[in-house]
Amino acid sequence: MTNKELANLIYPDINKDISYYENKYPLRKLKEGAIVSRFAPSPTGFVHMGSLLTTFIAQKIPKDTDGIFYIRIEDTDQKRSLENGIQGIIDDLKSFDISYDEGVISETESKGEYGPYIQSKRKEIYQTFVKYLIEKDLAYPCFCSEETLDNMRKQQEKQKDRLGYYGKWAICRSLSKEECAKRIINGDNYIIRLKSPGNFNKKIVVHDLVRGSIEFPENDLDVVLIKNDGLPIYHLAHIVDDYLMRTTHILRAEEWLSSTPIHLQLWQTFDFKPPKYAHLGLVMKIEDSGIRRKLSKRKDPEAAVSYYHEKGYPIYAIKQYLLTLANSNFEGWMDDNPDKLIEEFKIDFKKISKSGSLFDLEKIINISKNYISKLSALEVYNSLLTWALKFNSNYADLLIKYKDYSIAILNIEREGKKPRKDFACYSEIMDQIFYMYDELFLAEKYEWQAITNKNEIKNILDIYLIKYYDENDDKETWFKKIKDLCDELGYASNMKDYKLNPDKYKGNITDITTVIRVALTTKSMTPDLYEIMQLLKKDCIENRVSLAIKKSNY
RNA sequence: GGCCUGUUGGUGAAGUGGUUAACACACUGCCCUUUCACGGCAGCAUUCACGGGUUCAAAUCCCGUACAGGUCACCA
Repeated sequence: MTNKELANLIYPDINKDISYYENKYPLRKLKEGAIVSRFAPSPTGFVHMGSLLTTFIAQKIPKDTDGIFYIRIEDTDQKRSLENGIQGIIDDLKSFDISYDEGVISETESKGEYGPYIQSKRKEIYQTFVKYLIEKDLAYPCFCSEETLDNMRKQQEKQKDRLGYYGKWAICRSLSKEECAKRIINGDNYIIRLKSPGNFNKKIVVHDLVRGSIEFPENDLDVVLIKNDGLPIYHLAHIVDDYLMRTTHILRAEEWLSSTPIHLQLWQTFDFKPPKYAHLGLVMKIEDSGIRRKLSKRKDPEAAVSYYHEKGYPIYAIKQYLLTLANSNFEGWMDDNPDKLIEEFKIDFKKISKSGSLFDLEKIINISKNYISKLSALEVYNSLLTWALKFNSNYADLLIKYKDYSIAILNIEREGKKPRKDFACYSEIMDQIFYMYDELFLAEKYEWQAITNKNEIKNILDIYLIKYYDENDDKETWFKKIKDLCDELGYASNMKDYKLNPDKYKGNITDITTVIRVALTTKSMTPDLYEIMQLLKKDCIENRVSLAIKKSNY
């Protein structure tokens, strides 16, 4: 029996050949140096921050070079696939503003000429490639059961031998074609394995764009190519898809580094020119116990891309953070080019960190605060409203009802040289300015500070309102009057005087402004009091003062 | 266990034979100040995981050790 006959027995329905597909998916007509890369997730329903980092780089580099970036769904494992898992991924990418030229655009649709972009729909293509391998005696059917494999592994462990299906352990490798045919006709379960030409004692060099040249032993594992269900294993799918989709650069996580010798061997076996590889360090998380581990989808809420969307972190800020992780010189570039958009920054493979970086929420918060602080009040309003419309309709209603008022609130100490930096994400803004809305204001939990005596508080507020407060005052006059109030009540209106002779006074101006501040907002820490009072207006101020006097806890 | 990768302050890191070991975040103190935030200033690694070696000179080169991570599936 010939190899060809065996191949035909295994895949009787496959009658196209590799060149058919090569013609169908011709080399891309792109300009010199253009990079084609991709994001190839399993349809698990959501994107992990680590994948987002890789994806972000993978989509940025084609952009920088007028290349192509596409999305391919790797769903050859049913266990990993989730219903509507594709949509979740598309939504996550969309929420982070990651665009692509080709690939899936919904559960059922895709765009681009190099598809299908879902692996389960490419079964025939993989089988065509494997059929070729069988014909060339570079692949063979393996009938080993899971149990046989288990026992083999145990044996190997016992003998301290290398684990895996290779050399003398590769039992089915030496089965005769006739024997194989007999068992196939008999209906035995089987898979297809690579007949690895490698020698473990020989070396192969992997040229990695971020790690440089790494020496590995040649692969001699007869890895599985096609599973019992007829679908390929990652290794085969990767070569077939990235060859046919004409990918030039494979960006993936470090966990793939070890299997790159297998991939290189496969490229060679097919006699295809391999793409360039870049393996990125894993994104890590440090536990309270001090143990470092991979940021985990299951354990860490912040691992999911959707977390940032729900919290309302600005996309642009997250992108900035990803860039700081991606390229160490990014922050320096930002400082040198404060007016440039981050889109103009070019990623440099050589500057990509080799070691896995620790995921730092604090840093994201900082970047985010800086970013939001530079926005105009209207921009903040719009983003906040967009967020609220999706995640908090109560807030959205208020923002719409009091649009101009809300913008004015957001404009407090903004749009100047030294803007406040107190908002890290949109979900926390309303919680910080709730007291500006009567609908949200609660006359409870007053944060009185130095002065807690009810009579004194009442006294201060009464006199202030009756004698000094005038809503038409400008800031200077307003402040002057507070000082007058201090003088009248025996509080130091000047901090320097107070520090020199604290005993001469009942307290100082801080105590007075704090009483007014807390009465109006319940909070001891707020932005500029004058601006708050300007917005709150007279009726509200009088109302809140009487509330504070009546209902508060002392 | 085999193979591979990594290890610079709390964190992200710059640095590839001669630097006061950048910078950013966090933290601490001070100043400014009607609170907070902002801003300004200062402090924070006697030392680059450890042990050897090469060299006039090493975080930077070599060897070994330790630690961490990855991988060795009919998962990706």
